[in-house]
Amino acid sequence: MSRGNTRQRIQDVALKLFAERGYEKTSLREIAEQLGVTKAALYYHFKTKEDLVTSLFEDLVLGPCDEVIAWARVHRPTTLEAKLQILRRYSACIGNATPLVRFMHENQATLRELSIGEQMKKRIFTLLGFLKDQDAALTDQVRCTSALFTMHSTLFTLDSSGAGPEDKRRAALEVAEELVTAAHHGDGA
Amino acid sequence: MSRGNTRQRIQDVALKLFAERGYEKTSLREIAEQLGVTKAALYYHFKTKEDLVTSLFEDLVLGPCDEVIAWARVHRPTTLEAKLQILRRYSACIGNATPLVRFMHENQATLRELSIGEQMKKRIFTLLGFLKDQDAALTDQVRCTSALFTMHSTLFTLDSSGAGPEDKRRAALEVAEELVTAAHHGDGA
DNA sequence: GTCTATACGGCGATAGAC
DNA sequence: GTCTATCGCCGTATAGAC
Repeated sequence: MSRGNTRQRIQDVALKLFAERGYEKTSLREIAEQLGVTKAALYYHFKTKEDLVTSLFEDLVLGPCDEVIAWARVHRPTTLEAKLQILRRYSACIGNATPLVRFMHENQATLRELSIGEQMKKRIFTLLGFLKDQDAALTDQVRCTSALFTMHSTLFTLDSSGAGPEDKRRAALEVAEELVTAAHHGDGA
Repeated sequence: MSRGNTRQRIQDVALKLFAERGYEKTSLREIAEQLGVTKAALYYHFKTKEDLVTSLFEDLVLGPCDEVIAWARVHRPTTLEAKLQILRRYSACIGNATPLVRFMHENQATLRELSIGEQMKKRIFTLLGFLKDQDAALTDQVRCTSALFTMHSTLFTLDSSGAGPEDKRRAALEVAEELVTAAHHGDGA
């Protein structure tokens, strides 16, 4: 049973429950129960509940996200094409972690008070800084912000459309590219 | 002091704390403390914590939201101009309740399990149904969904821009109109 | 190294005194 | 209309079994 993969099994159950029911409504007792252990056992593998949720971000999105930022820093995206490259890379990065992105989007108030939430926010703001000009017209800033949020939320909405995850990811990317393109050309000035 | 307006004073403090710290992290003891009473006193004015948050939505956005839906049902928005009218009316409606919209957006996981959350979700879905065609291309459905979310989130983001609340509301409405216009013309087909 | 038993203060909620 | 007292569940912490 517990062949050194207990930590991984805790993470799997936690991510599932966190995404379904939210961070606060998911108790450690619930997580432990689904694994057939007591909640005290979780404290051997993770110092706190926050430490558990932090590990999910570290293992699933933090690294890939930093790679996109590193790429952006090197390429200094002043051209539209470079900006669109950032969108494509970020879209691919979050597309592999749909449940966690959903959790992040739907638990912003909770994550705001957690260290990992601040870290994720900082990274998203950094990416946003590469997409939009600080002095751009307000509508253009709205367009770029909306582009990122659209890529996030489309991953777990539009279930009624019957479209698959990859189709939705591509459609969201397409709309995001449009928004950033419009902002780059400065329609809102 | 408590001249029959105690209920209102509880709502004011609750909305402020819910928007700042989130629903779950805000305890009834905190709310009571700021009012100089014990938490048990709150239970005279509101049956439960859920009843308290529900009253905020009922008093601030539920009525105006239903008026927009009623208008939409009467006018059957098949033309682009009618769809844009819905956006403008909805924008005005939520513009008067920025803290509550922020709370709604940042506590989706929590609200999903509350009756009032389901009711709000149903209303937003209804509005979305007037904006987008069920059989439209996936990108067009993404555009319309993004339009509504953009109007929501712009109310409480872009603080670094230094723009005022009304400027941000108008900028978000402008971008939303663009998105719905593009979807109406069926660029994504 | 892995986990159970037990305890603590804070939470939402209720009952009943004033 | 507001209080005290109490309840069961929460996250957290630790002692100790194996």
